[in-house]
Formats: sequence, structure tokens, C-alpha cells
Amino acid sequence: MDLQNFFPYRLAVLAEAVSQATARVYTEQHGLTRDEWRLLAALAELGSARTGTLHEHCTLEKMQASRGLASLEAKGLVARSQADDDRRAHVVQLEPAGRKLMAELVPKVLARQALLLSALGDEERAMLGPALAKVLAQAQRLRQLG
Amino acid sequence: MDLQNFFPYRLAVLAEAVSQATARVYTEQHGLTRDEWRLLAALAELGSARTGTLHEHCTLEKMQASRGLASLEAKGLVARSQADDDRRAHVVQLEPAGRKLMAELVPKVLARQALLLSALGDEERAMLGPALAKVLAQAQRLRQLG
DNA sequence: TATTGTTATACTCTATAACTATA
DNA sequence: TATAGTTATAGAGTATAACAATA
Repeated sequence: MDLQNFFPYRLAVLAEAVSQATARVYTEQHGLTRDEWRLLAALAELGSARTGTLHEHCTLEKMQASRGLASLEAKGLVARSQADDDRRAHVVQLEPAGRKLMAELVPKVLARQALLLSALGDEERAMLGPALAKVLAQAQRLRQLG
Repeated sequence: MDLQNFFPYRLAVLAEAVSQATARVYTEQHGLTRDEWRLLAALAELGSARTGTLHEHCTLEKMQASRGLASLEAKGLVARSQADDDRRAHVVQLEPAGRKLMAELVPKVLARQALLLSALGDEERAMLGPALAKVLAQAQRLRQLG
């Protein structure tokens, strides 16, 4: 058994290190959790969306999405309102303060990402994305099989 | 902001999926936590080691290593004894039951790893390891800089 | 009856630092 | 005074499922 070269271990260590290197930007300066960051990022992309859409888009449990959104609402960063077509559903969108925050955070976070990926050569960078996608698809297949 | 293509997000989602696809083997059948699995894997590799060596080798905090080892000892899978040269230190090694368990688990876990990586072409597989190592080194550099 | 989203609860994990015993 | 390892404790995060409102 060679733990250092065991793929799931390496991936876990890498994801943790990358997360710590990136999360600093939104954690320390603005007190956002990772879940809140994901929700804001999704909203910056989608404009507005239902809670259910966000929980899928952000790979969060619906409960985590619900709590994250409640927290973001309390901070005045997003607004929730009833959906027109289904009154059980809530539609979420960024408040001006949320838009302003994201306008500030996104460039910083993308700069971090660029710095991380600058360690790779062009070929590596081009291959990495598709490779990760293939492994993810395979992992999800395995998870379903049990 | 494109969350789906944000590298730290993709990595976190992938690591989680891979972990779930793999952890099943040692979690469900034997009630091991991820920390315990790492410690056992390191011991299977190193034969015997100090607590401190294990906590570095497994990327665990010394407290997590200490607790994991205490739990493994309670389960009769490892034994701890005082080190000869430094009586503050503990030397840990696998008990026969631990060796037997690992002889059973390791092939299953490696088979899972192979299945995961079978989604990749030869070129991709050859490039992935070094690419992940470069990004990890870069992330650790960034973490130190702050 | 099923679904959307929220809330409750208990449980686990984590982080910090205090502590014991050696060195 | 510093180090190896353990223990304490409080806070954060997680999982399960119950729940209210609506479909």
C-alpha cells in the first residue's frame, strides 16, 4: 500500500490545499462560508434562481442551500421572494450589496485560480479539465452502482 | 463567474465524489473512518512508525492522528508502545488483526482506484499525477505567502 | 400523495489550546 | 525551555427526518 500515490488520498489533500489557498479571499475578508460563496457565485452567473436550482447547481444539499441563503439574506446580500408559478418555491437574487461584493471578490478569486494553474504547462492545463471531468463521471457511476 | 468551471470548486466536488466512491470499502464493511484508514495504510507501508511520523505521512493533525490511533488500538488493530530512544514518543505497529484487515481491504481499494482511473486514456493518466503534484506544490506555496 | 423549502435534533468533526511526561 | 503526545472544550459543520405550505 502506497498512500502517497493513492489517488483518492492525493486528491483529498490537493482539494484541501487548493481550498485553503482560495477560501482565504472570501473567508477572511468577508466572513463568507464556502457554501455562501458557492451560492453567491451561482447567483452572479444565473442572475436569479430558485432555491432548488441553486442547491443542484452548487452541489449542496437542499438544507445547506436553505441555510446558506437564509444567512446571506440576513447579511443583506440576497433577497428571496415567492415564485409566481409555484408558491411553495422561492426565487433568489442578488441585492445591490451582493452584486457589489461579488464585483470585488470575483477578480481576486479568479486571480488565485490563475496563479494555481500557472504551475502547469499548456498541454497539462488543456488536458486537466477533461481528465477531471471523466474521473468525476466515473466516480458518480460507481457511487450509483454501490 | 462560472462556478461549474471554477477549478477549486471542481476539485472539491471531484474529491468528494471520489472519496465517497472509495470510502465505502473501508467505511461500510469495517466501520473505519477516513483518518483510521489513512493511518492503517501508512502502517501497512512503513511497518512501524512514531505517532509524529504518521501524522505527517497521513496529512493529519497530530490530534487527529492521536485519536485515530487510540481508536484503532481499542479495536485491536494496532499496538502502541514507548519508544526506546525517547520515552515521550510512541511507536505504533499493526497487530495481526490489523494486518489481516489490510490484506483484505487493500486489494479492494486498489481495484476501486483502477476502476476510477480506467476512465482516462493512457496519455491522460500519465499526465495527471505530475499535474496534480505541481498544483499541490503551488497551493502550498500560496498558503505560506498568505 | 408528492413536492418545495424550512426547521429540529442529535451527532460528528474541527480548532485551539491546555496539559503530562519527558528531554 | 522545548518537544511528543494526549486530553478538554467549545464551536462549526453534517445527516436524518419531521414539518408546513402548496401542488
